[in-house]
Amino acid sequence: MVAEGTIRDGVRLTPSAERILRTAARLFALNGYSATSTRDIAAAVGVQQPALYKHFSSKDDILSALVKLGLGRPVELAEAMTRRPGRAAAQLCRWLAECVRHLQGSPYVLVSIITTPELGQEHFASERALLDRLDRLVAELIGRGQREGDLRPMDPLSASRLVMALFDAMAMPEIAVRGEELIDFAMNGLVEDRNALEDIYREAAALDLASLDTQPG
Amino acid sequence: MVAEGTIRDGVRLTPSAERILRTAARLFALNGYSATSTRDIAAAVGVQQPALYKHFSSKDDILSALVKLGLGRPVELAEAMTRRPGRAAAQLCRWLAECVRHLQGSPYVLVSIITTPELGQEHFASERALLDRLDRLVAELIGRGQREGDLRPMDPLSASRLVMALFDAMAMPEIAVRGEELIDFAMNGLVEDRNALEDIYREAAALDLASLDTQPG
DNA sequence: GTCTATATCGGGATAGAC
DNA sequence: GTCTATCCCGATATAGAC
Repeated sequence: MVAEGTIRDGVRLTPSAERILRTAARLFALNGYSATSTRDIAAAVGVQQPALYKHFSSKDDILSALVKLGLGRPVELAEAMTRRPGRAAAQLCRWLAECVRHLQGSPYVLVSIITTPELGQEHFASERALLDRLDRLVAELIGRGQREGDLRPMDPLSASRLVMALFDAMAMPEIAVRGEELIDFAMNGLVEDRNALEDIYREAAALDLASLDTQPG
Repeated sequence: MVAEGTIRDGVRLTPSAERILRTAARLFALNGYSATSTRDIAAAVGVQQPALYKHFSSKDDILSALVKLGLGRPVELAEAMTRRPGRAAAQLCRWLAECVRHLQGSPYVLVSIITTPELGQEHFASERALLDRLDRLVAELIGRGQREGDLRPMDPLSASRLVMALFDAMAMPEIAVRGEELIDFAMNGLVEDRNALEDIYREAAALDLASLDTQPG
């Protein structure tokens, strides 16, 4: 019974590490990664700057952990959706809804991690790979939705990029966009026949995610 | 006949300043503002770092100029559209098309300026104000389009944010999204009756922008 | 595992010669 | 208006006491 540490998106975290990540995520989203100093993070957490290094080996390590935590569940969900038989448009819709929920509920802001340009540097290759994987999974869902006749024909990868870009609107300053509006906007932008939307939403809501919620891996 | 300097978006620039801005924009978009050093910029331009300070008073000044140049024309266009009588949906559509053109043709990347988090700092208040103005103008167009029955009901400011967020997809690494796809996605996401889209596109294309191209102000 | 103190480095900006 | 040399500061990271 080692009571320390929760498991979140498959990563074990001590409560202190969790507080640091939560704080760092907020600051990164607000001011950008490079513009946020480790002193800023420490001050917001309420400790001295060197204390961070007992939990993370470097500043980059904090961002790395943040990306894994922010993208872990969305990738996992997208993978489950692509593997599953069924209507791709509904699966995409449900994936969107789950991402929005994840975004709103999680302290680890997926948003403005997607567009953190510092991730382009060489040593973040594995983090970028995760993002690319998500991109491809979503593109795959969209492509299948097109072949099934539910979604408009367009380059699936472009469509995936456009959908992902929308998440940023939820991070913008002041009042953010509501999740429902984001989903509606995205689905209306993608769907071939708008009259089918009601069915797609219904099917999406009916999808069973129970097997995922047991947190495998 | 003082032949030096071109006028661009209402800002006079020497050729050297123009090269610096072009280079800085690329680097900022690629690596982020804070992560790009003035030495990086100078090296890419092919001069020594202090040479930059003959053209700009600070690094922040470079970003500031970039924002003004990147947003100047989009704001100008949006203002012209909101002032003009006529179908708002078509005006929005034309504005989108012009922004995409501006984005593709201009070295001053509007993209990833919109989401540069460093602009949140206090001393960039006037630059942020420009962004807010654009946001409100687009929201105004969308609101009018809704009242005219062309666009789906939803919070106009949220809609504006979602549309603006799409521009980021054009900046993402590797192959970017084509402008046409972006416009289609946005308009499909906004429009009430998709059958009206053809008309809206036609009207948008027919809009006369001649009075603007004389570069007033 | 947190603290204080500090090493080390890189970035923004200025001085002054040419 | 570009160069070299340099100042100064802030940022990451480490050392070592408690």
